[in-house]
Amino acid sequence: MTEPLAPQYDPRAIEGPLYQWWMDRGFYTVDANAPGEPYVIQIPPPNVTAVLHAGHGLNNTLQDVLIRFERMRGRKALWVPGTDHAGIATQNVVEKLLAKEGLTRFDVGREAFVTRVRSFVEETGGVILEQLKALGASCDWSRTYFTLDEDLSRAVREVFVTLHERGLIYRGKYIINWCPRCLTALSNEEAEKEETDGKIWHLRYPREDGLGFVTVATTRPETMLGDTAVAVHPTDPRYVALIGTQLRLPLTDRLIPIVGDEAVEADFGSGAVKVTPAHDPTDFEIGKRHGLAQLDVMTDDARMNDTVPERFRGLDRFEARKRVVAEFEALGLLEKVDAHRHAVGHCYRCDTIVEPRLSDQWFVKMQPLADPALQAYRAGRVSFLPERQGDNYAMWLENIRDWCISRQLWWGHRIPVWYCESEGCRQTNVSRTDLEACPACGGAVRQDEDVLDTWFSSWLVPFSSLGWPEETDDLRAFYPGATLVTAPEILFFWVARMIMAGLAFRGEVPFRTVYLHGTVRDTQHRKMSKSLGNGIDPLEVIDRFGADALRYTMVSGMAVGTDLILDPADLDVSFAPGRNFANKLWNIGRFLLGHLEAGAAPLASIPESELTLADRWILARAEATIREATQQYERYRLNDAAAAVYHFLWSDLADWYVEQVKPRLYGNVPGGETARAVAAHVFDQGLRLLHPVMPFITETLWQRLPNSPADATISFAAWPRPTDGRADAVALEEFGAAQAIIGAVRALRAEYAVGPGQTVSVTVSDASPVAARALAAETDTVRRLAKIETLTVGAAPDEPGGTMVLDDRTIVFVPLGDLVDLKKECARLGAEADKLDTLVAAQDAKLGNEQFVTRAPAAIIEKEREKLVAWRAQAEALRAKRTALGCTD
RNA sequence: GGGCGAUUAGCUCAGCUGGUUAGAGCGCGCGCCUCACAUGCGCGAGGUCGGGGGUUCGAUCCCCUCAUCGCCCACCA
Repeated sequence: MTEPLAPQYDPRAIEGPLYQWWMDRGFYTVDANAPGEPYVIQIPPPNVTAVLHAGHGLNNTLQDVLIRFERMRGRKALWVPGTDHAGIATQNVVEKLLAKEGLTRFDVGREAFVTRVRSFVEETGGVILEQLKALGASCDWSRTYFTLDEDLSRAVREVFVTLHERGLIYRGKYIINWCPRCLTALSNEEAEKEETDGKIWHLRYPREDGLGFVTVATTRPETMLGDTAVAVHPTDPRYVALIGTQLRLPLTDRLIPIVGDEAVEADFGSGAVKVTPAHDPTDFEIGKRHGLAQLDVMTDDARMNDTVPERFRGLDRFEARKRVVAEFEALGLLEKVDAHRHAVGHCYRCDTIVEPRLSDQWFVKMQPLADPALQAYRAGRVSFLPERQGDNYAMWLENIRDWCISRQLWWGHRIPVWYCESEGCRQTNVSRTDLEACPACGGAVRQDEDVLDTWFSSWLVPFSSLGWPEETDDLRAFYPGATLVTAPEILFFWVARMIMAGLAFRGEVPFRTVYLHGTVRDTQHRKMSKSLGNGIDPLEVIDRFGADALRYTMVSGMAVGTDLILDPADLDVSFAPGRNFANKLWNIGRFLLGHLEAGAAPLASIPESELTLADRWILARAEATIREATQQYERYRLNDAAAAVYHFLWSDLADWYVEQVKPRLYGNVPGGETARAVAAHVFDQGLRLLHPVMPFITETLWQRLPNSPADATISFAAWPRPTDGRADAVALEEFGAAQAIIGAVRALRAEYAVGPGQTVSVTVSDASPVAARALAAETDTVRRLAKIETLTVGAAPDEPGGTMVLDDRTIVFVPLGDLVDLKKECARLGAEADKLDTLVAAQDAKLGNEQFVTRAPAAIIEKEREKLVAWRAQAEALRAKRTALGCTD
C-alpha cells in the first residue's frame, strides 16, 4: 500500500482499494476472547431493501467516527451491522412487482409469496450494506445479521413465549389503526397524525317520539351507519331528560338509545356524540360501558359491507361519505357543515388515511416492561444526548400503552400460536417449537395467520445479534454495548423498546448513551425525501468528492441537537468544506512527504535545546489540539473536534509552520534534522486526530510517513496523548507575537498596494519584551514571510510610512516614501485611535464604577485593568505618530 | 390543545461554567499562478446577537413577555 503519491488528489483512486485492503486484513473483525475493554455499537439496521440516502450517510458517519476513535484509544471496538426484514415495506415492494404481472399476493398464495419475497431479498437486498463500505464504515461484516435469520428468529420466538409465560402477551379485541391499503394493523406509532383541513358535519337524528331532533357532529359521516347509540354528558341539562330514550337512526330503520357518559364534553359542538363502537376508540370505550353492539360496517379495504343498507354496500368509505351526506341533505337532516382542522392518522408506509377499526390482535402489556426502563433512566444507567430527549423518553414510558404486535402480513415472523381445531378442545397453544398436533387433545392445529410487528425483532438486536438465547462468547463479551447513534424519530419505535427488552431479558440496559442526532434537511429546512425530490445521494457525493469530503462536511456541520442543512441543488457548494480540506491535506502531505524521504528522527531523540521557537510553538499547538479534540470527541461534540483539528492542520501547520520551516527542509542545512523530526511528528499526530472523521486520506498519508511501521494501519495507531513536557505557553505567546508583526506588515503592504515582488524596510520600536524575544528568535521568518529587506529594532525614522500598533503597544513602522498618501495614513491612524478611545472610555467607566470594583472578582478586575493600559498606550502611540507625520485634521 | 426547541455576518452554523474589540466555513471586495495546493495564498469589508422588560457591578449567555419558524405528544366527536 505504498505507491507514489499522484500529483492530484483523486479520492476515487484511493478509497476503493484502501477499503478492500482493510477488509483483506480483517482489521475490523473482533475476537470475543481477545483482551481489551469492549466498545460496542449496534447499527440501526436499515431496511433490507433500502438504498443509502443522506440520513443513512450522516447516521453511519457518526457511528464510524465514534468507533474509530475508541478503536484508536485501545478499546476492543465492535460495530455490528445488520439489516431489518421490514415487514410492510418489503412486502409492499414485492406486491408492486406482482401487480405488474397483474397478480396479487392472494393469487400466488402465502407460501409461494413468502418464497418470492425471500428470493427477492436474497437477490437485491442488502445493497445498502455494500454502500456503507463506500462510506468507509468499519463494521465487523463477519457478524452481519438479518432479522429473519434462523438465530434471530429463535430469539423472537423465545421472547414471545417467555412474555406469554409472564402473562404479558394477550389477545384482545380493540380498536386498532387499520391501513386499508396495506391490509394490516398499525401501531399507534405507525399511524402518523397529520393536521388536515377537513369538515365537520352536523347531523340530525330524529327522536323516536317525533318531538324534534338531537344533533350530532362528525368528521366521518359514513360511520353513522354503524352507530349504536348517541351519548351525552350525564349531567347535561339539555339532554338529561332524554337519557334512556331512543332515536331513529336515519338511512337505516334502526332505533338507537341515548346514553349518559362522562367522556362526552358538554361544551363541544351540540354536546351530543354519535357512538360507533366498532370504528372509534372513544366510542369503543363508551360502548363497553353501556353494553352497546359493535357494528363493523366496513370490509378490510374500507368499503361498506353487508351490514349497511343495500345502496351503500361496496362503496368506498369516501364515496359512502358523499352519499350519506347527500341523503341527509335531501331529508333535511343536515343542519350545517363547518370547516374543521383536525389530526388524521396516516399510514407511515403508504400515507393512506387509516381507519380505526375493531379487530382481534395480539398485544404486549407494556407497563411491567416500562417501569424498569424508567427506573434505569432515572438511576442514570442510560443517558441521552441531547439531554432533553431523556424527558421525551420518560414521558412516553410514563404514559405507555400496550403494544399491538400482530400484523396482517405474510412477510415476517409468524406468531407462534397454534389453535386446536377440535370441537370441545379449542385450546390456544403458544409454543417455542412448531406444533403438528394439539398438546392437550392431539387434535389438528392451525397456526395463527398473522406475523409480528417488525420492531418485535429489532428491539432484541442488542443481544439477539450476539447469539442470544444461547450464552455465546459474543454475548458475554459484547453485551451491553456502549453507544447507540440514531435519529430521534425512532426513539419510541426502537430505542425505548430495546432498553425494555434488554432489562427484561438480560437484566441490563443495552447501551449507556443514546446519541440522537438531527435530520438532514434542504435549505428550506424540509426533510429530504423521495417525494419532494430534494434528496442528496451520498454515493454521488462520494463519487464526485470522495467519502472523506462527505464525512467531513457532515460532521463539521452537525452540532449536538441541531439539524444538518445542505443544498441538494448545489453539491459543489454544499460539500466544498470537505472537498477543499481533503485537497489541502493531500498537498500538505505531498510537500512534507517529499521532504521526508531521507527519513525523520523520532522527536524524542531531538534535544530540547535544538528546537526553534517555531518548533516549540507547533508542538505546543499540537498538544493543545490533542487536548481539545480528544475532549470534544469524548463529549460527542464531533463538529468541535473536527474544527480543532482542521484549524491545527490548515492554519497552524500549513499556513504557519510549513511556511516557517521551508528553508530548513530544502537541501542539507543546519537544523534540517530537527525540522524534519518536528514536522513528521506533528503531521503524524494531526492525521491520527483526524482519522475518525476522514479515514481514507489520513490512512493514505500516514502510511507514507517515515516513522510509520511497514504494513500498519492508522486504524490501530495509538491515540495521541498530550505530553506535558512540551506544552509551552511561552512559545505560544512569543510565536504569536511574531505572527502579529508579520500580519501588521502584510496589512500595511496590502493597504498601500505594495507589489508582491517588492520588499520593504521595517522598523519595530517600543517592542514589548515578548515581541523583542520573538524578533530575536525568528528574525529570518519575519523577514521572509513579510517580505522585508531590512528589519530594524529601534526608534522609528521620521519619514512618511505606515504604522501599526500591536496589542502590547509594539509599534511596527514601514517607511513607504511616495507610496504613502499622507492624508490617507492620517485618517487611518485617526480612525484607529478613535476606536481605541471609545474602548478606553468604556473601560474607564467600568473601572471607575464603585460597584464593579467592589463586587467583581479580582482576577477579572486585573484583566480589565491590563486591557485599559494596553488600549491607552496604543491610542497614545497612534496619536504620537500622527503628530510626527504632521497630520492636521 | 399541551410540551419542547430555535431566532447570532448575505447563506449554513459555533459560541458548552455570565466578563471575548462576538467566531468558523461558504459567499463578497482588493492584490497575487510565491518552485505542496487557484479545491490555493495574503489582506479586508460585513453583526443594535428577533422585539420589549427584568435580575446582575456586568447579559449573546439567566428570568418574564411578545413575534416568527420548527419538532414531538394528544380519543374533543
